[in-house]
Amino acid sequence: MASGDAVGPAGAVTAYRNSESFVDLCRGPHVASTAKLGHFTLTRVAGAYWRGDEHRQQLQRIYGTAWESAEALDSHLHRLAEAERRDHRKLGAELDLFSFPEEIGSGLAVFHPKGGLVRRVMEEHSRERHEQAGYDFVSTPHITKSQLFETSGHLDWFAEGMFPPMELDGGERYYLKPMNCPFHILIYRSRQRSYRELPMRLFELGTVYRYEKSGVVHGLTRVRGLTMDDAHIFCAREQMREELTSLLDFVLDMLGTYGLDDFYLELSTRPPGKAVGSDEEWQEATEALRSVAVAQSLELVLDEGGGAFYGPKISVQARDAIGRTWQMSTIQLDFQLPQRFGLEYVGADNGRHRPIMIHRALFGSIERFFGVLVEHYAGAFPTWLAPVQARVLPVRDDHDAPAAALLARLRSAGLRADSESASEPLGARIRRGKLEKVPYLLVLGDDDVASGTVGVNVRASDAPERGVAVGALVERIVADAASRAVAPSVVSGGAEAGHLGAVHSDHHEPDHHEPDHHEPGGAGAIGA
RNA sequence: GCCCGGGUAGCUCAGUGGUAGAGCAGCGCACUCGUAAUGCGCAGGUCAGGGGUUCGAAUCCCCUCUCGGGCUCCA
Repeated sequence: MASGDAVGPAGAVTAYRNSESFVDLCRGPHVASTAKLGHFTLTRVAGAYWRGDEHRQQLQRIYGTAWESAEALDSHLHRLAEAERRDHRKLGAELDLFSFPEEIGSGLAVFHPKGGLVRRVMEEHSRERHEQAGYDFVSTPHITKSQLFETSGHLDWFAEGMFPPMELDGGERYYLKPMNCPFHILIYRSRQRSYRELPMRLFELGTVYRYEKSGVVHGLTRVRGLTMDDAHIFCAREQMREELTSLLDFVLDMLGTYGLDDFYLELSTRPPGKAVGSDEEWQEATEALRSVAVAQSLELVLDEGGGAFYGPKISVQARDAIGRTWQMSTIQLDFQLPQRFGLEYVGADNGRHRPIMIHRALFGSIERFFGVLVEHYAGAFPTWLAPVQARVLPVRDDHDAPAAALLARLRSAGLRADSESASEPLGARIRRGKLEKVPYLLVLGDDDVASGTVGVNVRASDAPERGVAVGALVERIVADAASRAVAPSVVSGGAEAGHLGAVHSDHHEPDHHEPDHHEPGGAGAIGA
């Protein structure tokens, strides 16, 4: 921004008037005239609520972006184009991963075989990790009588996020579940519990349905039917901090497996007027979360009033390969639901005590996490997640038999492989494989049949390797998959190995300049 | 939910009142090829759905669904 021409300092709120009838406050900086903007372009128009309140009138807001030089503007536009190229909705269709059939309804995704495969690998990995971390696996139904959500308070506090009930013969109302917690609570309460059983960690890949307002559904990141990698930890108050600490480590380690390792934490506090429980309880819970978060020595941002109706939460925000942040995991501390459901355990003192609950989801929802991964990887899944890990391409039809043998060998090594016969020129098949982002394309011709080798074209490279021994190759791909490396390793020539490629983050969002009127509290990140 | 803009073949898009088009993908045939597009042919559409205006509607009007950009809300 051409700072010399700015009327007010950035960050300070200033008042300005455009005419008799219009006065506004803005965080600025401002310029005296759009003529002083220099290098700018308009990007979009959209409605915005007056003072950010959905009950007020809307204004037409015009968005644009202005930069100090043509080069800076250009590189900004380039980043926008890069984000568009990674859009998971576009890649989801191109790579045949998932779709949203209109016949089913808005915000309800179906996963196609390739997307389903990736999802299954993610889920299996998640189950494995949870099993190691001492979780017990449970399973619960998708609908329930209304009474359960009356007891939990959901119908008082969360009703607008729920699908309307269905009414059965006797007038009994059943609801689709928007959350799994009350079900897990009933499992806890199914018999008397001892302090020896705590912490009790109940895990479920639980599918829930939320009635999202029609304007907010967005690809996989905001849907109406979602599966959470959800768990509820029941523990004694004394165990709370230790449990939260190990939980946070678990979360960050898990996200790291997916190549997400740049985080900050957000602490969401009591929502005014929309919460149950006493101030003291909220204070204690919030303080517990804060101290655990601070101990992680990660950046901590305050989200005033952003908690759930039953308790405060920490959410883990991760920055992806091009520097955008996404809300991933949430950890919520809850003193309320154990009270509402009258949960107890018998302590070492033979007395009855009330456990506390931790609600937590690591992926958040599988759907959202999947969508974020598609964008993070730009569709190029690491070998361990790739729907097709290796593809065999015989040069001519008479290489079909050795190609079939190679395919069988890859599969018996536990790899997901396929082959494509020579009905098209090799170049065309290589191209298709690259577009499908298959990590290893294996070419088999005369030389290879003669010497038991294969030509290897690694996704990240444009310099193919020739004459690679089959045994070594199989081992290499197996090792790559087992390591869960973010990108397949390239042995020689071509691009560098082991990272995502040319894109890295040097940019954070708030780079819109708004020639139009707006005011603080409207758009953008207000955070501490 | 609100403001604005869209919905034409599986995908990307042309077609502004007068007989629905292209490229890619798909299918068939030929080609047998060493690392990012082989050639020829065929098939494919209630122009999102419904109503209206008109001699005549993909095209103009209304309603509904749905998608996108934002707002408000959220995993």
